Amino acid sequence: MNRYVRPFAELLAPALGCDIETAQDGIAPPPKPGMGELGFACFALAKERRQAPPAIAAEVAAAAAESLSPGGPIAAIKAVGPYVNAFLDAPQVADEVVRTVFAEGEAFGRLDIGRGGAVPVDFSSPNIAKPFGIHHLRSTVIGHALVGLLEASGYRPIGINHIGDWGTQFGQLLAIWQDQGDEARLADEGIDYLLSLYVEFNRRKAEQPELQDRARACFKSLEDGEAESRRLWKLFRDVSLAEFERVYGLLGIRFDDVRGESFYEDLMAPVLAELQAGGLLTESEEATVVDLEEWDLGVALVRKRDGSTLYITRDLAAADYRRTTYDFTRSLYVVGGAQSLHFKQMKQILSLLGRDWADQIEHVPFGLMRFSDRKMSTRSGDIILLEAVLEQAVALARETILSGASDKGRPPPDGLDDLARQIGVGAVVFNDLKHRRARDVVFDWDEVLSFEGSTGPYLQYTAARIASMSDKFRDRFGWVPGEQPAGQGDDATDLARLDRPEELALCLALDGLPASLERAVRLCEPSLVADRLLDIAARFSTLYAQRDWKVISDDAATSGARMMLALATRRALVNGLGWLGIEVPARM
RNA sequence: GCGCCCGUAGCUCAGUCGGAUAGAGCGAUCGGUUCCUAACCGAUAGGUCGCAGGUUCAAUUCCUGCCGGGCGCACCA
Repeated sequence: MNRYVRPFAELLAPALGCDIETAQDGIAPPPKPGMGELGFACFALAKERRQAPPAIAAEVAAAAAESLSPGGPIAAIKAVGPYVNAFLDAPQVADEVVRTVFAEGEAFGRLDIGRGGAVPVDFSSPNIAKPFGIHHLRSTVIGHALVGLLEASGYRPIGINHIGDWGTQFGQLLAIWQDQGDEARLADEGIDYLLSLYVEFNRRKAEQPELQDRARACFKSLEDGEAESRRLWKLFRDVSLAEFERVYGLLGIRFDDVRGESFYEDLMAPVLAELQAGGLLTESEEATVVDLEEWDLGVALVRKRDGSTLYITRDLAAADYRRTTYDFTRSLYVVGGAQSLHFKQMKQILSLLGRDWADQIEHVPFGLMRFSDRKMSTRSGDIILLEAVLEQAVALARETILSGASDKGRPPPDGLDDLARQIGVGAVVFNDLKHRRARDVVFDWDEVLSFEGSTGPYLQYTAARIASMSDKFRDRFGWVPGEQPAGQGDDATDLARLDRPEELALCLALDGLPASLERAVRLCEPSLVADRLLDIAARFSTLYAQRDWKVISDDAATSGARMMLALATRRALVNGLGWLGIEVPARM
C-alpha cells in the first residue's frame, strides 16, 4: 500500500501479540479524512480476549503509542472506535516521498520483480486481408501496455505480433479471387478491396454452399505450395502489412517479433508426430483430434479431414518455438475471452506432451467490443476502422487546441500536428486501458472522443500545467528543482512546508505507484495503474484549485517545496503514462 | 444442455487479502477565473451493490442456487 504500513505493523505486533505479517495484513486505510492514514480492526480479537473491540483498540493503541519514537513519520497512534489508527506527519511524509521521487527520477516507480525474465507477449495479431477494426484496439492497446508494465517491473518483455496470415480465410479469399479478382484494384484500393472481397464471399456463401468447399480446397492448395496460390497469398500479405504499419505508427507501437502463422508451417509436422507417438491422436469423423474429455475440455481438432491444419496446431508449434527461442518465465497471450477454451486445450495438450512449462502460459482475456445493439462483424463489413477512430480523435484534439488558443488570443502552438496526435491518440488509448479488461465494452463515439473527466487528456493536461508552472518558477526564482547541484536548490528546500492534509494525501498517492505497478503486472491489469494515475492527478488538481495554495508566491521557501511536490506529481504521471504507452506533451 | 466472463447511482465505471457512513467521471442543478493553463475545481440531487440462502463478530467482497446479459462448446481464427 505505502511505505508506512510496515513500520505501523512493527509497532502493532508486540501490542497485539502477533507477528508482523499478521498485523500488516490487517492494515487498511480508513474511509474518511480525519481518521488517520492507516487503520487496524480489532474485531477478530474480541472473542479470545473476551473484551469489546473498542476496549481492545484503546489498549493496543496505548501500548503501541508507548513505543512510538517521537519525531518520526508516524505522529500518533490512537483508538478510533474499534480501530487502531496511525496518524502520519505530513511534513515528514512529504520530505521522504518527494525526495524519493526526485532521487529516482525516470526510475521512480520501477521494480525489479521480473529479475530479467523473458516474457513473450502475444498481442494485436490481426488477420491479414481484413482491415484493422476498432475491436482490434483492445488486444493492441492492452498488450502494448503490458509490455511497458513488464519492462518497468524488471522483466524482459518481447512484443509478438502473431499475424493471422494462414488458414481457411485465405482459401476464401483465393476462392472469390478466382471469380472476380482484380490486381489493379488491389494495388489501388489496398486492404479495403480485400475486405470487400471477404464480405462478398460471405454474402455469396449463403447462396452457394459449395463455395466454402472450394475455399477449403484453395487453402489446401496454398498449404501444398501451389505457385499461383502462394503468389497471391504473398501479395495479400504485403498489402495488409503495409497498412497495419500506419496504425501502429499512429499508436507508437513496434513489435520485437512479427511472425505470421505461416512461419510455423514446417514446425507443425514434428508436433503432430510427437502427438502421434504419444498416442494422443484419435481419428474422429475422418479428422484428427486430441481427446480432452477427461479434463472436461472436449476434443481439440488438430488436423482436418483433408489433411490441412488449424489454429491450435499452429499455436502448439508456436508455443514450442517461443520456449526454445526465448526461454520465457511467463508467456502471455492477449486474446479475447471468447478463446478461453482454445487456450485451456492448448495448455492441456502441451502438458500431456510433457512440457513442464505449460503452466507458465497465461491467457490474458478481455471482453469484446460491440455496438450497443449488435455484434461487430467483419464478415458483413459492419465494423469501424481503428484508423478512422484515431483520425477523428486527432481532428477533434486539433479543434480543441485551436479554439483554446483563440479564446486566449494566442496563435496556434508550434508543433500543432504532433500535439493533436498525442492528445487524440492518448484519449482513445487511455479510454480503453482505464477499464478492467474483463468487461465487454460498447463502442460509443462520445466516450471515445471525450477529453474531460477521467481521460487521457486530463492526465496529459495536469502534467502540462505543471511543466508550465515550472517555467514560471524558473523565471521568478532563477532555478528549478531537479536541475540543481548538490547542496543547493532541491537539497536546501524545506519540504516540511508541505503540511496540509491534501498534500499528505497526494504524497501517499505518489508513494503507492509502485504497489499499483506490482499488482498490474501480477494480474495483467493495466487499469490498476491507470486508476492510480487518475487518483494522483485528481489530488493534485484539488490542491491546485485552492485559492490559497499557490506554488509561485513571495514566500520562496514554500514556493520551492510546492514546486517540488508538483514536479514529483508530473514525474509520476509521465512515468506511469509512459508504461501504458501514452505520450505526454510538454505543453497543451 | 454444459462451461467461462459480466451484473454497483439515469449513463460509463472504481471499490485491495471480508472491516468504519459504498466512491469517481459523465449527464442534471447551483457555484467558482482582476491571481501559477477552466481539457480544471467545489457543492447538491441520485444506491434494496441482480435475487435468495449460507459461512462469519463483520459480506458489494467468500460459498451455493436462481435470474438477466455476453461469449464459447470439431474441420473458422
